[in-house]
Amino acid sequence: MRAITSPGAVFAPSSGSLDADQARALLKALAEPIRLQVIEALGDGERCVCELTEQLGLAQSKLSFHLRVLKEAGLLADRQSGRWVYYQLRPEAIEQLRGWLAGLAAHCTTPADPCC
Amino acid sequence: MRAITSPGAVFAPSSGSLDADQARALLKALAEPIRLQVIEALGDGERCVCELTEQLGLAQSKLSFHLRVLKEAGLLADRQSGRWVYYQLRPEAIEQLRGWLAGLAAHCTTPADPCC
DNA sequence: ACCATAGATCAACTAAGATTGATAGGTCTT
DNA sequence: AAGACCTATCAATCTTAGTTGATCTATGGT
Repeated sequence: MRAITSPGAVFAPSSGSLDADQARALLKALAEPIRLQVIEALGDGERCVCELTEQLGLAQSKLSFHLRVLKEAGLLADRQSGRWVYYQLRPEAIEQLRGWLAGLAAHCTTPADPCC
Repeated sequence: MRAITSPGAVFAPSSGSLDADQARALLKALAEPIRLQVIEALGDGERCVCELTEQLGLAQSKLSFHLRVLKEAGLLADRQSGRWVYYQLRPEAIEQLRGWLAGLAAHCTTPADPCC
């Protein structure tokens, strides 16, 4: 089967803020050169797998592997149309990550008490 | 010597937007459980290494390794005071990453042209 | 029903990154 | 100047993640 049952632990909370572990999963999925290329390509809009394969010059199984990682992290949505599968970036996921990052920077400049 | 010459390729552009590779370096540094714990702890404000060691229950060399990675990515600033070294999160780095993420989500929902 | 094509999955291999324990470099105290 | 202490670094090991080529599943065309 394909694209009917979701493969793994796709956790894609639709809104609300992330905990550190969810944030880490997103960060980890993003922090890889090929996946980042994919993400950038999808930044311009939805793409078919075959377009991505061609555009990025990647072996089919390699691209498929990375798409899966991104999808399982909740960063991508896919839809099937006939033989083809289209992937799209989920802006909610990006927005959640941005929100989590904003929380980090809020009080981080408080100086430390002199130590020990 | 220590904390006088910066050790590696610390690239910490003070403002302006990131390219994908700079963003990836930040993401990669963040996408690791221990480093994320460190970052979260530093979200509350500056900390001495010994405080972090204790608070997170980490072996000294392990923490030192991860602090270095975070610092070289430009995410942390350090200052030495006597025997102690204090680390602080650099909010500019977080802000730059947030800006880069915002760019991604801008046009990503444009549907694909039917493929092939 | 059969074939061609798109995409997913799997197992073996490779590479990159993290951990560990030991050692070295500074700084303070006495 | 000697000892104690904090932090950084290094080399060896271990672990995790990515690559590759082959195979499998689904869909559409004839």
